[in-house]
Amino acid sequence: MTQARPFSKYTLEAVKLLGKQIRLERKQRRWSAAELAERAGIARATLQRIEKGDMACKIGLVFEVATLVGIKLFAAESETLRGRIHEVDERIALLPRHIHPGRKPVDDEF
Amino acid sequence: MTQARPFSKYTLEAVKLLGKQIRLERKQRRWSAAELAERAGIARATLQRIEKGDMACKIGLVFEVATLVGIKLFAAESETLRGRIHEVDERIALLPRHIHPGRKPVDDEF
DNA sequence: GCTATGTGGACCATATATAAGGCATATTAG
DNA sequence: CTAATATGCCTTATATATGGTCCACATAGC
Repeated sequence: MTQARPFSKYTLEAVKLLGKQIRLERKQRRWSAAELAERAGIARATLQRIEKGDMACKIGLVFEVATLVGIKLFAAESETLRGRIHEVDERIALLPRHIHPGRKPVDDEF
Repeated sequence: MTQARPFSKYTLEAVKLLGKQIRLERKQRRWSAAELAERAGIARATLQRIEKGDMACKIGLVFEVATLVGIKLFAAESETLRGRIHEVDERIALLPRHIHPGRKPVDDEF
């Protein structure tokens, strides 16, 4: 039976949008589903689920297919994301390694 | 044995970057891994793999966690992605429903 | 019209992600 | 220093995604 995990609306829409974008880009390149699936090294059935926005698809497969049809994740970035990765790493390094249930009044609300 | 599926460098970096961004945002909010995992309804071990950039994690879980820590997928969009989805749907509708191995010289480069 | 192929969906077998729990170590707060 | 908790990593059982194969139907091109 399907456990029906709850997803936020935004998450659902994000996955669905990515799937639709993939489908659009594929058709614009005049690639059949079988064609793209082969290039990605996945089954056609899997590609169908990806384009449909299936929440249970592996992120690696989805991103790989997206990359194959020319979709730049992270808003039209450069060819490499190394810079961004390093940048985030440095910011993480500035924060405490362990988070304790501090009395800190949680300065969440920015 | 691990089949070692080949991923493009960009895809690998994209997943890794997303994971690191999640970790950064979590720490900035002073949430422990257990805390965020509970909010997301997943196991702590799973969150660790997500933050590590594991290609095999389900995209729904990754996006949900990202949303929980305030990361806007698709480049700081509005609260809803419905507009974008509809937009893509309309563009798909303009293309042929079936792609045949046409002689069309692939007018890809728009 | 006809024919090739694309598409969507079903099914099954197998690989594997996930949850749950435990353990050792690191690290923060006191 | 000590106590308390976070983190990283491991193991096991279970749920489930994936690949592979069918099929019926749709559709583009002739």
